[in-house]
Amino acid sequence: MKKKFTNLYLENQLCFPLYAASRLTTKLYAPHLKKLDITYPQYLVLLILWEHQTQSVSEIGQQLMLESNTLTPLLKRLEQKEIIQRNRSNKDERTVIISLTKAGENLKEQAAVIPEKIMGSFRDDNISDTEVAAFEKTLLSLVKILKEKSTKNEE
Amino acid sequence: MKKKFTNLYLENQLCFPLYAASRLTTKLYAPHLKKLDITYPQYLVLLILWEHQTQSVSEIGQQLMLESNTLTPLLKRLEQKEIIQRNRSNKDERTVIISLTKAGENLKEQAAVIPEKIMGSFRDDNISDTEVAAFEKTLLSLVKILKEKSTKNEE
DNA sequence: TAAGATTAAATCGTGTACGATGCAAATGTA
DNA sequence: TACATTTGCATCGTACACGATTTAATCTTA
Repeated sequence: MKKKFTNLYLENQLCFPLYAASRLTTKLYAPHLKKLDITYPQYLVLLILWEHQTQSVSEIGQQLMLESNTLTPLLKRLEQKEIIQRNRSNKDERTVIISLTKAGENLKEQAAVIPEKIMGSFRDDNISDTEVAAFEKTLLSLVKILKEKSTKNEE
Repeated sequence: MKKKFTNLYLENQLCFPLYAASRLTTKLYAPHLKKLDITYPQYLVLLILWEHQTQSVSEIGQQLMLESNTLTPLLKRLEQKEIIQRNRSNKDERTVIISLTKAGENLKEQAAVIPEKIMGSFRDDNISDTEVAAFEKTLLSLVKILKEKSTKNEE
């Protein structure tokens, strides 16, 4: 006899392991980020700026899938720490251009060791780089699917 | 010549796809949960209660990896909606026992269709159930690893 | 070119997360 | 049995997320 509500178990849904894995990963990064005095979402913003130097709020938003309601306060906090600058564009006064300060640039050197430290911690637990890479690959294809789904729903 | 900062790209880290996938999944569930007037973390708590009827705050916390600082306010909101009850244990006055109200029990019937709806939406996008199950499996093993890592760090 | 639509950020309100701390009940131990 | 320690929950402060709305600048188009 088939149980009626088996689907309603925590483990039997996609949502919970993602939720848990995301939070656990954030905690894995936290001690490293604390040394730079930044949070995890702030780190993600900086990853973009270290790669592109200058980006508008909405360009950052597209990459992180966040909107100004989340980004504006976050960016203001980074500005207060003097890690970034916020300037209105001359061409289009609506656009706010985010750029790194000298201090923000310098953080890149310190941050460069973080990915290696994370990978190293997996190696300590006998998880191979190959295995981690496989996780990454799986996750990226899942994100791709979910992203397509969500843009589809907006239409 | 090897680039020095390649590791610092958004896509080259485990963290971002997890963060993104988790948020996108929450959004996938949101319209269904809105009909029940509950949030995603509230839904996770209810999954536990539908399975176990009665649980202490800390028992719920163990399963969701959350502590009272997050759960207490969340549970109070569920109490206000008259979906759950909060009662001090007789045996141990420190413990707060969470139980479902009649309304909370009844929500289970409405929630039962959600997992099926989610799976169906993947099928609509030509993602097979097998594929989704594979994601789930990968994620569960990742969570297992991350969980072990985090408990290890606490010692 | 003036009125209406669109766009980019900002603002507001609600609900998590989470480190740190507080507090009372329960437990361990000399 | 006193008293220190531990445990279970609550509280506080900070920082996201995100739906909804607002504001100002830009674009469209009649």
